[in-house]
This record gives sequence, C-alpha cells and structure tokens, in this order.
Amino acid sequence: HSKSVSARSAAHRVIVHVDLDCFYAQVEMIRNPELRDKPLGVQQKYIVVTCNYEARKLGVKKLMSVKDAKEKCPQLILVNGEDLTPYREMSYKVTELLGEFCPLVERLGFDENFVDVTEIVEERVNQLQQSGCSRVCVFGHVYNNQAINLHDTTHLRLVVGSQIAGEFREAIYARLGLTGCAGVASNKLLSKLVSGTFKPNQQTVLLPESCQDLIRSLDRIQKVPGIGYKTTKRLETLGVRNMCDLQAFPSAMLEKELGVSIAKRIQKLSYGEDDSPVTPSGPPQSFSDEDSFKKCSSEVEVKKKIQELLPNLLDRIYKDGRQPHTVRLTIRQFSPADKWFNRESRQCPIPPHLIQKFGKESTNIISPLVDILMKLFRKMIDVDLPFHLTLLSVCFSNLKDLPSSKKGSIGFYLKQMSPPSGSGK
DNA sequence: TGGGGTTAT
DNA sequence: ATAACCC
Repeated sequence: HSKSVSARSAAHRVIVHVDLDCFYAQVEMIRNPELRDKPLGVQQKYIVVTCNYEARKLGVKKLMSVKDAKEKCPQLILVNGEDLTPYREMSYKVTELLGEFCPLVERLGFDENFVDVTEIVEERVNQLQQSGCSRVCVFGHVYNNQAINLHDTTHLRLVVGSQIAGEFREAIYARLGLTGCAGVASNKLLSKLVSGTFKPNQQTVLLPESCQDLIRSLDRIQKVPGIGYKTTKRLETLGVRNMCDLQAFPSAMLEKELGVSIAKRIQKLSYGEDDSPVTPSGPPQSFSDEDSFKKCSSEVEVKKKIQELLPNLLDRIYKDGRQPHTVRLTIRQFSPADKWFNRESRQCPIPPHLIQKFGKESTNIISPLVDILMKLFRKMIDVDLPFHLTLLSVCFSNLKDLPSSKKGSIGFYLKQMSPPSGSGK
C-alpha cells in the first residue's frame, strides 16, 4: 500500500506546514500566565528576538533592539530568553505530538514542522468513497478564496489535508496549550508559503489553480525559502529582482552564475515546484551552546567562558543517551566593518577514553574537555598576540548510539524504538 | 542581530 | 572547515 503512494507522482503529495505563533513568547506566557494579557518581549542580549501579539499591536517587531522597543512601548515587559532549554523542550513536544499522527515529520528551527500526510489522506479518501459520504468540508481558509470542486480528486485530497491540519492544531492546543498556523499544499515550499497568509492561529489550504498567484504575491525574491542573502545578491547583479524575472531568466545563464545544481533548484522554486521530500528529523545531529559578548581578550577569560558553556551541554547529552565523537569550538572575532559574519571553527575527534565517560555522572569529564577545547582555540588564535572575541560556541556532534552491551541487561530486552529524540525527561 | 540548527562542497 | 541555508 505504501508503495502505491510513493510510486505515485510527487504532484499528489499532501504536505502540512505547522508554524507556531511567536513561539518563545508563548512558552513564556505558559510559564507565567500573568504575562498573558500584557505586552511581552523575549530578550537575548540587547535584542527583542520575538514578542507576543499584545506587544506587536503596540509597534514592537521581531529582532528590534531593546532600546527601540522600549521607546515604542514603555510598558513592554521583557523576559530573558538566552537559555533555550524551555523552548527546546516544548519544541520537541510539538514534534513528538505530530509524530503520533504520522512518521514523516521534519523540523525547521524550533517552531516549524513539515508533515507529509499523503498516506493519511489516502486512507480517509478511500473511507469517504466507500461510505459514499459526500459531506466534506474544508477546515480554515482557502487561498484566494478559490472555489472548491470536490469531484476534483486533487481538491478533495487537499481539503482532507486541511481537516488533518485542523486536527494537528487542535491537538497542539489541547495538549500543549500552544497556538499556531498551518498551511496545506502539494509540496513543502507551497505549504510553507501559504501557512503565513492568515496570521495568528489560522490555517490556509492552497489549491493548484492558485499556485501562481501565491508565488507572484512574493514581492522579494528572498522570501522564497531556499533563496538566501548570498543568492539574492548574486541574482541582483544579473538584474533578477522578482519572481517573474527569475521564472523568465535563461537557464543556461543562471547555471553559469550559480552552478547547475543551485540554478535548477531555485528556478524550479520560482515556479512553485519543489520535489524535496519531508525528511524525518529524528533526534538532533548536534548539541551546541554559545554565548556572545562585547569583548573577551585573554586566554583565562576564554577558559572561563568555555567552562560556563560545558555543564549545560553535558547535561543535554547525558539526557539524550548517545555519545558524541566530535567536538568543535567556534569563535567570532571583532571586526568593526564586517557584517558580523566572520566565524571560524576547529574540530577534532574526542579521544575514546573520554567518549566512555559521557554516560556517567561524577567522573570529571569537564577538565579534559576544556583542555581539548583550549588546544583548538590555540589553533585559531595566537595567544601571544592581542585578540578580541565576541562569541564562543561549543558543539558536540557525530552522535552514536551506545554499544548495546553497555546499555545494561534490561536494554537488551527493550524493544528498539526510534527515539522520539532527545527532548524531555 | 540572538542562540540555535541543517546540508552541501 | 567553510559556506550556504533555515528559524
């Protein structure tokens, strides 16, 4: 049965994009309900990274400086959101909840998920046809207010997709207390673009006849997910400024400027075509922790910062249960003109005798790790010369499951479930 | 402009 | 190891 679905052309997929409303602010309002009806911002360093809708009504925007935000809105309440632990935990609860409906769930950041509901839709459409039930209703908005033709099986399937999206949002609200938007369409690109069309706590389905309207509604090329800052700059030098320009641009010239792979991909995106699959995210590929600051200019300070980053990280890795085999140190050096883009990193394998210690408490793994990280630091920075760092980040990656013999006798008998990831507990 | 993440080269 | 992308 699953073969019949995957063998069918990609045009028949039904994809749901779920996008939580101002996620960090919602989590903070759940942690402290008194903040519910007040304008609330979440602060990291001197930036308001997100805010609730009360604050938005009063003119606060995402990524506004604290100074500007307070000027706009003196009553604004700010909570510090530099520790992502509460958001990360809630984020994985959402992904796990969606995973109860369907195995194909892909995370995008902490507050978005793609779900390929093609199979669920298939089952429901079959049931509907057998029971001869024709009372099928769309849930939420239809993009462009386009008329639905339920005799068109593509329409029918997307309408059923909208009902499933509604069930997702209801479950997320009932069980986790979170609101969000959803978009339903035939691929990831379109589902993501359409999910934002009605904004807080609403959902929208895109029917194929309105695809070009959705695409052409994008005023800037960078609004296409997958076309970022760099590609936009290069397209601008070619005179490509909007979707129509990109659609019409000669493929051969595009391929010469951007390379065949990127050119083909983004030109397809410009038509609303995206055959990339929903790839289940599973547990995280890496764990990192970083801190930014005005200035760090001595080895002693660097060591102190690293020692501050490690305990939290080690705790997360311990709870995850897997062992990292690679460690990386990333720095950002101060440079007045540059676009804050100048990060460099060094990584190395973790010595096997240290890997063993990740499972256990009480053994001191911190000191040897700090030593390794300081060696990596010296590979980047000549400590005899002056330096000025503005960020330090430690990342553990190349995560591997414990050898099964180490998992304790009971581990041998436990059913190997796909880990719903290293979130909770 | 934070504090995270991913994949491709 | 970096560079691009995403939030």
